[in-house]
Amino acid sequence: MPNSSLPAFEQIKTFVKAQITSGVWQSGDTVPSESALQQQFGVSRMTVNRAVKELAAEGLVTRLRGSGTVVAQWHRISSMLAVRDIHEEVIERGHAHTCRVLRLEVVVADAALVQALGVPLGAPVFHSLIVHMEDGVAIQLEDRHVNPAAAPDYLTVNFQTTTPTQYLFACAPLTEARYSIEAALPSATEAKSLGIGRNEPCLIITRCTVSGAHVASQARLVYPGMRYSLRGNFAL
Amino acid sequence: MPNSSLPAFEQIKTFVKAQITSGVWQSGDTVPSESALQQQFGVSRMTVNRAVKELAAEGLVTRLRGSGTVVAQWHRISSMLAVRDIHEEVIERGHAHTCRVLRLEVVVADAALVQALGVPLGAPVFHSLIVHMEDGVAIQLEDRHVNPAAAPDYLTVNFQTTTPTQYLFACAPLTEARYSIEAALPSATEAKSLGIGRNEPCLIITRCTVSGAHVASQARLVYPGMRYSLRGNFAL
DNA sequence: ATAGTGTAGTTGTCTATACAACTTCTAGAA
DNA sequence: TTCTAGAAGTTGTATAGACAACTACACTAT
Repeated sequence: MPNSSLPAFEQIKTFVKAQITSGVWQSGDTVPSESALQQQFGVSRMTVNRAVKELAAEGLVTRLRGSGTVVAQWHRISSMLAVRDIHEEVIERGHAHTCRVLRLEVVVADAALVQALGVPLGAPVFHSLIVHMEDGVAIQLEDRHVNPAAAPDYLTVNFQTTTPTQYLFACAPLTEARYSIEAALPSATEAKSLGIGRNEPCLIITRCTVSGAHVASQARLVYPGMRYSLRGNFAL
Repeated sequence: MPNSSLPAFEQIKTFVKAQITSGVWQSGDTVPSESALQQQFGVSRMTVNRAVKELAAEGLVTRLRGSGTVVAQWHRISSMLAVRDIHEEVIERGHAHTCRVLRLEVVVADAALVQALGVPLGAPVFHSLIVHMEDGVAIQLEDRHVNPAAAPDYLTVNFQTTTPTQYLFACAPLTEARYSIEAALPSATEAKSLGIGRNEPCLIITRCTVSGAHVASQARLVYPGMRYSLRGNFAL
């Protein structure tokens, strides 16, 4: 018989979390079985199962069929990191987003693009180079190569009103993505496009998105280190 | 009547995902109600509910009680980013992890530490400065301040055998963490400690961990940009 | 001692039902 | 026309029970 206003499964989750965060149950300790918790809380087993299953999905505990549930060993801090569309991000901060399209063209696939996009050597590939600004200050240089098979009309899009990310999401639904985040110096032309010094470190995100059968696009996003950082937090 | 070996709820999830990734259902489109899917697949509503609830937890759809389920608008690529203990990370790559303890001392809290750790001005704070190496190459400089209330015996730990992260996890269970990732140049002493040039950009992760009532520690992790990058991938 | 067998315990999945909370739309009243 | 009440539809939560799949352990037969 639950008393409070919270759902029963939430109360069970809260209880287990409290045992873990208070140190009563440590990494590797076994968590009471579902039937034990069922009796302790006076609820049905499905309710306990939901609570513990969600804790397992959150990574707090590890479950093994036939064996039991243990507190996860947990020498990592993990958090959902969202690499979002720059336009939404700027708007959400209440600032003005503008951009300048430096290039919008067809290029011929070289070895690197063959590798990245899976197109034949010498095949046409769309290329866009756009500077994104927050209240007039350059904040991201977006250097993108697009597979024509995934977005045939890419060159006709007006990127003053639609970001490449938005357009690609609409015409080539995402199925998979890989990214890497690193620190490096910008190239001479990149520094010039962003209006920063050649020696100013940048956060560089390279991202490769897959849509169904083909790699849809590869993007190199260059953020001036002084003007941008990724933040996140993790609770419970 | 399920035919394949996959659980029924997984089959329903796969079906919905396929409709989304193939573009049949686009952002904002309504997903069939639970009772509709229930009839379509010939399963109970609880099974459909589990499938769609998990899709909502993964961020593919948005649910609103009383209204219905719609395909999420989804101009972001999100992925679990785990900032892990450097020791585990190096070991997992099959390399040797060694470290050099440059400092292990008590310092007096200045204004910045008061802000970060919530201790009084002038209070004692533990400080450690450790270089971590992968196969003998410096890969991370760990500059950490620890709240004595959270880990009173911090100074007596042998950090050749236990990393600060491991120790703190054991003695001060984590309840919350905040981090930021940025690109910047190292300070002169940091560059020297890592054996890199003063102009080599670094990935800098600053992390603040909370344990119960107090902030347990604040860490500044400096990674040479040429030797380290964060990677992740995202599927479905 | 060793290998095999069986049993108890644990988690994974599924059902059929029930009620609660909420949204949306429609029909009726003012 | 405008407001209100209600009905229908949708998701959220919870139950009691059932079987399947797997593990760990004790016991037995070799």
